Amino acid sequence: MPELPEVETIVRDLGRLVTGATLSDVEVLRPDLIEGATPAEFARGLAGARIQGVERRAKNIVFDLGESRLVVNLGMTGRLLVVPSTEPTPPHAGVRFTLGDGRILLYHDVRRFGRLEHTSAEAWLARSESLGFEPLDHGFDAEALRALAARSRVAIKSWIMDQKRIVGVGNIYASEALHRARIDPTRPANTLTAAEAKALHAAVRETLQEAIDFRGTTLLDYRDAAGERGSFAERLRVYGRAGEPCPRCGAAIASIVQGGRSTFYCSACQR
DNA sequence: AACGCGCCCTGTCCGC
DNA sequence: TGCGGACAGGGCGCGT
Repeated sequence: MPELPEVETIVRDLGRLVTGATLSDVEVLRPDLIEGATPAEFARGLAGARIQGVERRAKNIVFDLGESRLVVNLGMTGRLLVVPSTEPTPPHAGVRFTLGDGRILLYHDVRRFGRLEHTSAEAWLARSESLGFEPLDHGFDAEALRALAARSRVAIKSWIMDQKRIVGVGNIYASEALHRARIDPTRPANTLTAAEAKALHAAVRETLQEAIDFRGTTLLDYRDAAGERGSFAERLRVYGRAGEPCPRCGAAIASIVQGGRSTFYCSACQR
């Protein structure tokens, strides 16, 4: 569910809400959510840790605990919510962190595709360095995108979603960015011209930044740390709009399936 | 090695 | 109204 803008929104919320807080108690309600340790080890290892900051890397939420990191990936339906201690634990609660002041940091996940992992700072750094480019960083430029794309025959839409090269773009923003860049999503990545790579680079960054400004896209499940919806959904130009007129040229928006995921695009003005 | 597919899981919606 | 099937923001592991 959450792509870069949604994760970034949650990370900024959490940075404000829980930096400086202590994890005084950790309760694992859904053991299959915990990666790399037993639930008991996970809970014991985190108890007493102090949150020094909250960061995002790719679609991961990373709690800086000093010597170690708590890394949370929300999968499709994961939420991280800060709630009062009086709030009843909802169905689908996965992990309950009690903070030093009594508030609860709740990991909630209907489908349980998400994962939580407690790992050392060094191990996390090594993992982080093995991930692809952060699309909003200065180190990611149009030439980097062009050079990477030139090495793959995969359809550009599936290619842009592959987290090994560029992180953070998922199924919604892949369709949106390709529409902005006027590129047909079925084009093999290695057929993009330098001008198209430049247009796609700009489109990815603009799309993600605007979505952050509107606190992400809520279609169904996504919520920020306060449980509120993002408001970017109404600004989507093609995603979920099959049959509606293209906002640029008026032709009907098409829906196709690529790699098992829905793609939305305008076959008239995306070439 | 790169690529495509199935699978993890629950809820919702649509057609019959 | 009920039921089966398709589909949903992600990511991993498998076989080719």
